[in-house]
Amino acid sequence: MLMCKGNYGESFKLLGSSKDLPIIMTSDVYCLTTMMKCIALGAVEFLLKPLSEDKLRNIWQHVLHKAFSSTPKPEVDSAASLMQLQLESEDNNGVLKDTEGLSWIQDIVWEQEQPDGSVKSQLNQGSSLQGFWESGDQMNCPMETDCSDKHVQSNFVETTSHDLVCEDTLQEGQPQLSGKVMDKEDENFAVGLNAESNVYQHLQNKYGVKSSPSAAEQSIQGSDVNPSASSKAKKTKVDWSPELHRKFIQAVEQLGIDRAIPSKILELMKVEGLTRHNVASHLQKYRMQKKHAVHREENPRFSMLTNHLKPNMAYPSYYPYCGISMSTVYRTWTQNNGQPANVNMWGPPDYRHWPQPGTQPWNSYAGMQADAWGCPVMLPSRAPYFSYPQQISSSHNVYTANKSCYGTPHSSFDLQPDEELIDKIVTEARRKPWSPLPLGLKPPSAESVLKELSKQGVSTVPPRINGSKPP
DNA sequence: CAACTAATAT
DNA sequence: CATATTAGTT
Repeated sequence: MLMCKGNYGESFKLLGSSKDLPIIMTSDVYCLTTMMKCIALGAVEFLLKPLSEDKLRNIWQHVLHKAFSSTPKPEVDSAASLMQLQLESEDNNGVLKDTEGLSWIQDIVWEQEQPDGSVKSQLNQGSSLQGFWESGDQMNCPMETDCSDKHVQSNFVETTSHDLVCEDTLQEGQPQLSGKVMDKEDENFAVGLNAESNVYQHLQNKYGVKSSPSAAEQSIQGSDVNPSASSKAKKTKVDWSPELHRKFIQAVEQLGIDRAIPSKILELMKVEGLTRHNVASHLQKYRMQKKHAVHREENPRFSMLTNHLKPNMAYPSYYPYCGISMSTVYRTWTQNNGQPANVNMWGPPDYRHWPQPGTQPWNSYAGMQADAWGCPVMLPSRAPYFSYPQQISSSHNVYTANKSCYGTPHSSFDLQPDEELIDKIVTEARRKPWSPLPLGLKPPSAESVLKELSKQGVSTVPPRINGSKPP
């Protein structure tokens, strides 16, 4: 997740440009119009500060839900079409009145029209680090492919109505949002994916001679693919790409943690050019990390802020974040006086892509696995498509309850939540990723808006354009 | 000799 | 910094 302080304009751009991400907006000031904009543009939540435990929990739920959902939010589309519609009607001389109910649409359109190519998320960044091992470890996850294709899984945008200064966070974003994933080509090619530079250079240098450059090394980096390398395999290190690591993990798991020894692993990996030493080295690191991870697990105190700050190769990540890292969120939280949330709304979680019971490979690893991985072992017994009121803060339902709520949050942090609490909440969310999201507010449906429009004399509805960009 | 660990080198 | 290499041990 990404938290961003910025003006609404920028935030909206972000919203509009990152439809794959669940975005949560927060504000310390309630403003229906703004809220509606956010929603229309795809925010999954709009939270008023300060943050409360429940809101925090809610946020994490969104993260997890998003992690398991790969379909774009339909709401966004509908919002987009509304914008479209609005555009057209504006041409006809702004038929719409600037009423609370609809004015926001215009704003949305306006925002949308801004060329915003510049708005990119930088989330990817962290992912390369944090998400690295995690995604690699996902090999057992049925959704792996899906996920790896989505580096960014969630977004958290904070807006402060005070200063409308957009801080760099979003802007200097690094490129590619959903960025290039590794082409999953030939497996052998995996090793050399990242490079023609550092793929597999042999130690030849040192030992002077390496009798046959052996197809080995070359194939690692795809001799066929990379001629330059094939020539004089001069690669030095194995690039443990996620793909390669995946194979590694796969082998390890296949063998069993105790049987996983370099030679066997090497065997199972079936990666030409890879040496036992390479594997051993990697294994060593793997074990170390795992060990540490276990320790952290035992000492929850450290688990949170540290556990996710580093790539964790040993500890299978719980979810296919593949990019977004929890640490990102944490940093966000910790560096901003955790200002949290209040109103939340909407968003039927999409469980369609959730692993089905019995279909996940990791099911075969029994409870321990399932638990360790944090993957749901069963689906919610109740229809997931229904929204449930948030357990604690039913009063937060601003939209439906008409301002009955953004008053005083019940339990809110004056300061930032402490690690333990965060830890607890995240753990909870991890353990029960299938729990329904607290819902309440829903964006106006296309129907309702159309209805409203027709009331005002707008009857023609432009055909929906799949997408959101106005011509 | 394979495997492991820790330390150190690149 | 991630890997590789080396050294010492089992």
